[in-house]
Amino acid sequence: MAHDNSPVKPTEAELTLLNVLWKMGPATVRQVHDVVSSTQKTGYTTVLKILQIMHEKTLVIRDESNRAHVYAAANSQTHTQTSLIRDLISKAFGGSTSKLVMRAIDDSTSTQEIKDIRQLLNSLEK
Amino acid sequence: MAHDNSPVKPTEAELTLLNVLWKMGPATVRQVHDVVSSTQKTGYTTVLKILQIMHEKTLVIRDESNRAHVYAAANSQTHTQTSLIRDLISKAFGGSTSKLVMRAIDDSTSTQEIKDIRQLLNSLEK
DNA sequence: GACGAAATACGATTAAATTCGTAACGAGTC
DNA sequence: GACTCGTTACGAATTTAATCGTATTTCGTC
Repeated sequence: MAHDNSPVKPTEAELTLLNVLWKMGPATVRQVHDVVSSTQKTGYTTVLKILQIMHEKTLVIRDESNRAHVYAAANSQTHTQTSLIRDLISKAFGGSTSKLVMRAIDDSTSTQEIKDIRQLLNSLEK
Repeated sequence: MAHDNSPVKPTEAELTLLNVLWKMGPATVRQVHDVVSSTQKTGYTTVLKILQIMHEKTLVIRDESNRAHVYAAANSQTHTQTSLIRDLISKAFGGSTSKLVMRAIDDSTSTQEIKDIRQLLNSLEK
């Protein structure tokens, strides 16, 4: 609930790699590439380059003590998600969180999702 | 709640102009420019060019019957918001709407927002 | 029908994101 | 210490977004 400023705004390709790092924890370029290449056809050096750029932007940190550098997300998934949501709210929802929530709920089609959201709200009532 | 496919994904600059069109209704380039230039320093021809590109992408429609063309958003604000949310959910929330809603609520700091969301949920309970 | 103001059309420039080929490098093996 | 394989570094090409200057067009007015 705290409100710290997030200079974080990964691009789409960067977000793809961050998702891998959040899931796997610290990983080498090869490990990251193995995961993403199972879904997309992306070259090894492409993944390498993007990770290097992310390192310059400090979106990731890296351990260079071994020959194969080990990369890790610099910010938590939660932090990044919050920053992305804020961005969307300010640009497409006139700054209104409740409008975004309403739209998300309106659109949610899965009964499981609806159940989860309801439960979420119940716990909020306390 | 319906699930129609949305090929719509305006860029940031495009979204800025769409926000103006949704608010004002159909408008000329000059009218749009007058509004956006009160906030940002954007050249007239920049607004014109972006609207022309949006027209090619059919993000806007235009009436060319007068000398000054009249532009209007091709899709509703609701439709576009839904498409943007879906995009974010799939790219940053593993496809889970409830995770996004949870994150949005967690981050909402304004008591008014919280009140609005609670009311939203109450009406959902019926 | 020429003039001028205001509009559109066009094309060039810049910046960022994405991709990947090739070079250089390092560490273990023979 | 040379070879080789896997790694990083570097740089170039491509694409998309964004910006705006200049050329062209259009229409009302005289």
